[in-house]
Amino acid sequence: MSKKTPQAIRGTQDIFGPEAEAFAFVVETFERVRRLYRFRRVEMPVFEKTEVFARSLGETTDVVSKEMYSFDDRGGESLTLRPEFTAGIARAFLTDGWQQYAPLKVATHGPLFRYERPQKGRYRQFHQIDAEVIGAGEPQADVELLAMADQLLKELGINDVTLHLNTLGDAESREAWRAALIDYFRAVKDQLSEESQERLEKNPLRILDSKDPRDRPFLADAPKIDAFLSEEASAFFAAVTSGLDAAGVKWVRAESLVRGLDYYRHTAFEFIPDEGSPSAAALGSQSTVLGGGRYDGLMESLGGAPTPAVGWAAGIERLAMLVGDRFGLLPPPEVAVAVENDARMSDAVGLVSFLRREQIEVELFAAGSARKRFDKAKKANPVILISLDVRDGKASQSLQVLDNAYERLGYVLATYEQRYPLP
RNA sequence: GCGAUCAUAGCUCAGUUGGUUAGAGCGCCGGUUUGUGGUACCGGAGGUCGCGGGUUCGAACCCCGUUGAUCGCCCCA
Repeated sequence: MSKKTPQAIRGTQDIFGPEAEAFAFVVETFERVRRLYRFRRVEMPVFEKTEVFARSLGETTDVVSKEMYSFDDRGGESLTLRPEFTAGIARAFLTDGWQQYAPLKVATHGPLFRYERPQKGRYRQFHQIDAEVIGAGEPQADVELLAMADQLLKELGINDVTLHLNTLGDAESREAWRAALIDYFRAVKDQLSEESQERLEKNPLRILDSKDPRDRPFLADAPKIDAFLSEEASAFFAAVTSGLDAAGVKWVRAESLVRGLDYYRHTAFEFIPDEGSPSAAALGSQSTVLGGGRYDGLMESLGGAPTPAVGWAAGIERLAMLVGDRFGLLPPPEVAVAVENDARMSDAVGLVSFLRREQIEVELFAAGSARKRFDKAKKANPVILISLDVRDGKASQSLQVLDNAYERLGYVLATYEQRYPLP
């Protein structure tokens, strides 16, 4: 490679081959499943005014200042490449009059951008599928959304992940719990890790999922959200869990599963690979496959009326890794046509065009050494292999059925021969 | 933002304590052979050893920097 060739941007990926096929499989399956649940498709801008994300994220300065791709456009306005779908969809809900469709179920997918250190399953331009229910405050919305996520994962063939579920309660519950956690950890502050001492000020809920051994002795006895839940919040969570049971969605309670941002209320969840499972091994430390929650407080931060909403997103790259080679290969062609003599090129082009119009997947082998085209065609492992050649001065062809299970092809080919008899 | 490991042909990798024209397998291209066929054999193209400096008579190998990848930490909307 010449040093004049520009390199790809750090953290971006050129997806090709099995990974690209697995990626497409994830997106196609998502499209199919979201129709089953009657989610409407939306397409969103890749960039927004910076305030769309900054205001929705609130005071989490690290995320806003260090991890967003922001720039000033020619008019001097600060714009940001979307780091998430939710804020943009919420903005559209308010500015485009989508309130009239509430409760609105929408689904989308596409690229997102975060300025982070790349790791396995973590890129600066990455891709997510996303589903949101806006304007629905009842627990049934959470249940339907989670059932869709569960079915999606199953239909992708991912069976070794489990729904980890928690509730953060309503605003009052959440605040009371947060205050109790701060009191509890402040009393033992000196014995906590440096990171957790800092988290105590910035993001105390996060201490609960600390991996540092110095913090772990204090985690078990930390105040639990359940003790602070209002009656309504308890009833809401109970309705979600019983709904999941009725829908046949397996779940486990994860009391330390939290969300850092203030706008989250009630349900919070992540689908996480089971310990020791193939999926866990495939993902490394980036373990969450799909995550989301209820964000009843978001619309107000964007200047809208209080609007309940719940949603989730999942990284397509990570799902594609779990799908792996099971669905990650472009299947062999139904028909391979080898042109062993260039005099037969027109016949071959006519044949493959006909077959493709009949919705048959065909690969044409007509380049390179004429004598090796047959070998290449055979290596493609088609159901049917056709070769066109010239023998003793006359056109000749052969047809091999390598997998005679496929009767439709025989029918289509017979039709072709009837219509355009080969010499 | 922090730490560790790594970077040699299109791919997977060798390359001995620093020592002449840097190798293999696969793939690719061409040819011979095989009387209808994923064969075997022969040949070929393709690398200033990520990039830039330094040490040395001499660097793929040692040192510094840089870029990127990988694995953790932090963060995770």
